[in-house]
Amino acid sequence: MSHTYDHPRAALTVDCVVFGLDDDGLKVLLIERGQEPFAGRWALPGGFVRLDETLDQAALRELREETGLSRVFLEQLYTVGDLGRDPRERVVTVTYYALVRLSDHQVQAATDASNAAWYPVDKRPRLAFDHDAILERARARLQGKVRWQPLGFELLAPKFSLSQLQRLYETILERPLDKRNFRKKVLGLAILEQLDEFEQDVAHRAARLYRFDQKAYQRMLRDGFHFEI
Amino acid sequence: MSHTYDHPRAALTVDCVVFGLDDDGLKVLLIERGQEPFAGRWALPGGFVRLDETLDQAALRELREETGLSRVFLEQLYTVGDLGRDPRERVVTVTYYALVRLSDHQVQAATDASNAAWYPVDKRPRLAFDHDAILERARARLQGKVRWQPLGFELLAPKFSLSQLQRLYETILERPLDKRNFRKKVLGLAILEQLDEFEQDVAHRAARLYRFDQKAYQRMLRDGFHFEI
DNA sequence: CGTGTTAGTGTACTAAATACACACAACGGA
DNA sequence: TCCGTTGTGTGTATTTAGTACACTAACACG
Repeated sequence: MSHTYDHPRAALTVDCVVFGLDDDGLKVLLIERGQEPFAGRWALPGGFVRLDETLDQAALRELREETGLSRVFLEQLYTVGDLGRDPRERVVTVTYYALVRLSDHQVQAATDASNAAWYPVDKRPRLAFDHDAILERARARLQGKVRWQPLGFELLAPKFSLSQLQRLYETILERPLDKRNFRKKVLGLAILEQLDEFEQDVAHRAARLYRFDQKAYQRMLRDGFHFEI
Repeated sequence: MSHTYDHPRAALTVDCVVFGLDDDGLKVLLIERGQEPFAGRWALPGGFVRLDETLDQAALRELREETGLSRVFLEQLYTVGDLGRDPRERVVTVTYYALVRLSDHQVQAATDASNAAWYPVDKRPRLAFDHDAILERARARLQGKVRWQPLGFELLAPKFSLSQLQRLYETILERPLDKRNFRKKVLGLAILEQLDEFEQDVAHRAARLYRFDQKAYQRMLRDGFHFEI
């Protein structure tokens, strides 16, 4: 079946920068390309937008198909439409970034002809197309936004210690934070629920666990306070 | 001439939210539609992206064609691809927002079959398509960003008084600012060049004029300081 | 020369950010 | 069972930034 138009049309795709976090730092989910162009090179997961789905739906679908991920935090980033960014034809891509808990999602199986893997953001291979630039933009956005919105909790297990939370912020912001000041600030926001549970199987004093309190956060927003770390 | 593809393709457009400022407050530039759908209704300037131009170029070109504006501050906002937002077919639009000095650009002549006019943002007519939502998003972005980047200067004449600058921020942020604190802060940033010129033809003490010092601002960024109002 | 209108200026108070060090708990191995 | 190692948990003093607030100066106009 073919489709005909008066004017030539660009192809429309979505590409996703998926961040995950573990003890080694910030990871990004990449797909090994099976076909030309850039066969064998790693790239961001993504694909064509269908006419019966929104852009967000397309991004979620591609993530599911290519990486098995679902139920992720997903937000639109930027739309790239430079000439020649795809050697085949004019392709405009709407980019997204996503945050997932690596603890939930084991390194997922690959799809049909391609291979999926988590790479440390700083030790990744050179990516296909202009995906390195997209990734850097996503990282900048994450750094900027994590201080104003409690995005970081998307990267942690539901129950976490304050040290884990601090390490998360230090990893994303790429700078050390003072332990006492961090705890003072984050507890002062009153958006963490203190649990009567502690870490298990650690070779030192077990840290108390906390949980992000979504309701308290919504209440805080309603009351005009603002989150900032 | 016709163009044929294996898969159906969405049409790709750009739409621009153009802000301007005068004594009555924040204005937005609208186009009266000549054709269906929404003939006679007002809409954001915009149009189809050609295959031989980038998205930014398309936005600039449409602005020039429909409103006569050029040399404006322009930044990508968001891409909207909801189903049914255009009754004719699937249309994905990359939205931009732009800031222009109303003092420079007189109310510009219209293009071929349509009419262009500045409307107060709060007293505009209901817009065609989903353009009201796009405009609100642009306004939110402007409010958020103006505090961190010296965007506001794009809306003022090159030489301005501190009172004018303060009114600008009060208009965009929709809240009053304290005069002494505002002056202390903005002068403390050391990104304004004090001129030996004063307002002309005013029925009161003439205010000293200042100029935005782009070089000092770049220096400030390099030195790791940050702008904030 | 008086009135109206906006420009321009400083200080005291409050809140937030920062810098900083040590005792305690838990485990493992000698 | 004692010691070493590792990470948890806690408070205060200082500095910096934010906020609140009121009067005189300059100029135009009638």
